[in-house]
Amino acid sequence: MSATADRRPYRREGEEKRREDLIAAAVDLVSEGGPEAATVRAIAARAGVTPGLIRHYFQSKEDLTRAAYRQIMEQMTMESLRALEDAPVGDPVARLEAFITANFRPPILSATTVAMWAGYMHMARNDPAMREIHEATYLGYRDPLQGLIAALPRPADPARDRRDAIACNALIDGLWVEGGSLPDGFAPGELVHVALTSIGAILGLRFPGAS
Amino acid sequence: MSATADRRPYRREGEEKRREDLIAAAVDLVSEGGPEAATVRAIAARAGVTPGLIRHYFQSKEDLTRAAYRQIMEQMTMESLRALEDAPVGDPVARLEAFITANFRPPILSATTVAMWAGYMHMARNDPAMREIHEATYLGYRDPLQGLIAALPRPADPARDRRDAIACNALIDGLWVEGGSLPDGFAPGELVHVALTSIGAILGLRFPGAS
DNA sequence: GCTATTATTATTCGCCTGTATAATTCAAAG
DNA sequence: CTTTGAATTATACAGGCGAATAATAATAGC
Repeated sequence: MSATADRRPYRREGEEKRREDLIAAAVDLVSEGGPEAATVRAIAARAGVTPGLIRHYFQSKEDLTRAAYRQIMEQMTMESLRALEDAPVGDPVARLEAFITANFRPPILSATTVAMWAGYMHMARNDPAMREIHEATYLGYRDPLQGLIAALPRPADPARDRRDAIACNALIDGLWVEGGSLPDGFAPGELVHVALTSIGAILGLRFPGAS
Repeated sequence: MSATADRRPYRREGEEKRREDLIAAAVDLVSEGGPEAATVRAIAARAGVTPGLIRHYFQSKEDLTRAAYRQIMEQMTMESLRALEDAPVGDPVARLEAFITANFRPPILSATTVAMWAGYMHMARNDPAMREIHEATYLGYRDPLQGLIAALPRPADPARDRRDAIACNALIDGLWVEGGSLPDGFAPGELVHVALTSIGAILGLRFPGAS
């Protein structure tokens, strides 16, 4: 007899799937409107659930934020490394070139990825957990890069390899940020060309792709 | 007879001074806690006024945010250019070196400046006014850099100068970001050394400071 | 088919946000 | 010394935030 307030019907899902969906929704929203757009309510709506569920799978919103940040960063590094799969195993120069060029095309280079990266960065200043993710991701990218540099046909010198990796990493990062934040500021292919010739100069070699 | 609710006493100030104070307060707060810490109430408290006054000098909080962003960016560029005043006029290599090294010591390189820069960057994505500031600041930094490169003793080639300026700018930016976001990740002087040797390699010259 | 579990929804709370408007008090002009 | 204007404060508002709690319904085990 009571006016049964009809409840929204729902399906139960595995913990794994729900966590993934919520993280994906948070990443989506941050990429669209920055960190302040990723509210608990917006994330839940995007994931197709109600806000309360977030606190059932994450201890707090900050907890979800950290998970989203980790996923974004790890995915970008993975994408760069995936470019190595198509590169010839025996040609260190070609492998390095493949790694470099991957950073200047989607999905790695895009206005949304750069905006996400910037949006989360300042959180690494005060939140130790975010800081740890930031550091781990930076090294998770630079270390493989240093490995590619060490494989080049030149006298072994770990100290030099480290400095070169820092420089190449910074150059790639800088061009990546500028390409993402000023999409109309560069001619097509200009950033890749600058990257290959500059890194070639730093390492004392010439990339075939730097026509 | 009425319980006169005593009002906070105050002094009238010139429009100029008040605007400056409010902008400075906003900059301070962003540098400490990111953009979300710079609320209307917090900014007013920091500036020693009441929240309502902000809307008397700025059309909206966004308006104040833009002014703060513009000030931060222009100040950093100015700081780099100021390093040229102490450099010998007739020595292009020394002038370029002075410009480069200025970016790797305070006040330009610091965790707060990098955090501020990142915190504001994503706003340039959706807000046209912020985007304009971002673009103007980027070119306001790169153009002088290109001028320093063009003054080097080598055959004139504007297209090459542009590419070199893009590369050097990106390298400086990347090292600056990494130094600011990973304060413990590099030995003292390491970033400057990497910057000078790498830029030297790109431009085909040797800086005296790159020991 | 019944029952226990728990994933999920619904509702509520206290706080903070930016903004609008009205009330005041400072300071200069006459 | 008075008057006038505007710089500044005070108060109120509507909405959004993250978090906590209670109610419910889907599902698995028996």
